[in-house]
Amino acid sequence: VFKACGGDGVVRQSTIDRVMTAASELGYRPNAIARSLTSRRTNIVAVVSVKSNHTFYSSILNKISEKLSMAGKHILFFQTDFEAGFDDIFQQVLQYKVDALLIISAAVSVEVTKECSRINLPVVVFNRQIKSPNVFSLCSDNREAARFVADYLVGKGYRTFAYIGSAKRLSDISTDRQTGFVERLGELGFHEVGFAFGNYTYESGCSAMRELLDSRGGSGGSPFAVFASNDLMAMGAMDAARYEYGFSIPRDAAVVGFDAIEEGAWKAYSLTTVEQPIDEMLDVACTYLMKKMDGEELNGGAKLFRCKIIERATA
Amino acid sequence: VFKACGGDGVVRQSTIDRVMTAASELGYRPNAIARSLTSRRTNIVAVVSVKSNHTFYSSILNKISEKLSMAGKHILFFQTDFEAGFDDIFQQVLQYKVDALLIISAAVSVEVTKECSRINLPVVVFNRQIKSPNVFSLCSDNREAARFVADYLVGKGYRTFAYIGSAKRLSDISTDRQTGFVERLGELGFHEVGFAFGNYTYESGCSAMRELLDSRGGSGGSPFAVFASNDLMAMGAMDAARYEYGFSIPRDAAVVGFDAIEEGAWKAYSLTTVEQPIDEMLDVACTYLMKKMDGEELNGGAKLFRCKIIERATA
DNA sequence: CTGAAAGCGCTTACAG
DNA sequence: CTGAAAGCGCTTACAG
Repeated sequence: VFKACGGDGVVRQSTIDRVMTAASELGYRPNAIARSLTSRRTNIVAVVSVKSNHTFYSSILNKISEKLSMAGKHILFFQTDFEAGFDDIFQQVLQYKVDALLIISAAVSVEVTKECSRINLPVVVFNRQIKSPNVFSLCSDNREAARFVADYLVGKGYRTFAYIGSAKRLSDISTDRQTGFVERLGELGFHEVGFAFGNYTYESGCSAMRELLDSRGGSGGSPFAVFASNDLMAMGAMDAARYEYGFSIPRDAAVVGFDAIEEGAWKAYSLTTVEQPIDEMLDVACTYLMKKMDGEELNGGAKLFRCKIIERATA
Repeated sequence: VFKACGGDGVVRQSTIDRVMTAASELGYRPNAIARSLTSRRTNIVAVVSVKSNHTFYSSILNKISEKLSMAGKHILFFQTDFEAGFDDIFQQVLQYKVDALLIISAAVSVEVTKECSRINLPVVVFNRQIKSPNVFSLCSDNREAARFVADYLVGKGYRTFAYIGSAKRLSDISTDRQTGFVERLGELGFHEVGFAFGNYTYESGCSAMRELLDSRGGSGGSPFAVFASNDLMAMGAMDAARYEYGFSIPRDAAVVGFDAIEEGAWKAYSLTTVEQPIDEMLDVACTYLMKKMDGEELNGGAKLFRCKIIERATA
């Protein structure tokens, strides 16, 4: 309504001011909803995150929120279960004609990706590898990172290994980490790896460690090294070992986690872990989304990021 | 467009089906944005949260998201700094003509609350006490809870006390807890309380504890009891005491936190803490919002909730 | 009961 | 350059 009146217009500045004042006194605000109807942009991006209390996710959401709001975009926030994946809420999301879609860690079906590309909706999937050409997915190179961990632990002199992952097909991420770890250990001549599985929580890390320790039958033998597919389980594993089995870490067992969440740096843990380049990944993700929303033609595909080991005191 | 055609209409079911199929094949979805323009409801509620990685907040957001989506409401998500408060983003929020406003822990000015009531926008403020009659605020009875803590610690035999709060006027919450704690200790005959302040992070809890311990001048004297205004600082305090000063807890010092976040239950901490009835508070908050959105006339005001001490192993 | 028109609050394309 | 009209995709109130 009020266009940016050029200074040399017919309307005096004082008049403009009076109108503006009146408008704001009456509480007038442009209706973004109505605007979007004609402009065909809502300036809203749907952010869909997996349901979790894990600080890993909340810090990602924080950062995304910051970046998007800098760019004048707003977030319509959805949550989904690990198992349900994204497809369930897809219909709801579509009704709001969001400008873009940012999916965190949730599974997306092929049909959905196709539909998105048909209606020309930019989609980014964060922390999960999607093969579709229609979406841009960013993920750490989990397999490579797990290989690093294998090298690291072997280099430290450990000779017995175990892996704590997530329950069957809860995510490909754990599978990739497992594959890389086992694969590299095999190359280095270690073919026996213990396994236990949880669901990414601290508690499940405790149980997994108990399983591992109980099945070893006595604490005899060389100290062994446990690689957990996230920090929360790693910390649970540490605590079970320390407080239930009297282990000293890293003397009796080494533990390495994944994610580099803040809690891992706490003095009670000093957890050696793998850090994903989250900030860089988010930068790339948001930049892609912005450009795509501005109409640039960009290809989808999957981009992998290299992780690095944060060496602290548990190995 | 497609009204719920009564079975006895003129249109045959097969025809309806054909139309529906065609519609979905063409990818038709009702445009919620356009609908809201005439229906005067967006089914969107703005959720504004204070910027923080604290699990306390992410678990609240999770629960709110669940409750609101059950009710068919969607979340437009905003973040704000502790210092900035809500007023900055208020204008943005208004543009989207949300049906309601749910503010988590952020400060809200009187002008804003007035404006909200003028435009008849339901507002709930969570975890902060607002005196305005125009908004409904829910908050734990922090002062009372802190009094409980004082009683509890004195009952356990402690005779020296300290309080770790948040830096000046970061929040009234810490002030209330401090007041209650000091007040009750005074009533019980203990007039000397040590103080240190942080900003609700683990790190700041460490520093606060160092300050406290250094100013005591040697570890001589009776074990003392520290009450921290949140769990994160409590855990930082514990770790500083244990790992830097060689304290054993609770032998040399007791620590009590606030919030009952998951991390406090970890075996490395077993933190005695104060639990707020979050679920109940969220229930009340959401119920209020729903009713208000349905046009019910409800008064605002502040409601306080009673907290309870979760007794674990640090006192 | 049905169907066409008016209107929600904006923007854009077009006529003056 | 300015101002009025048409249109975004719906819903609601109204005329037939």
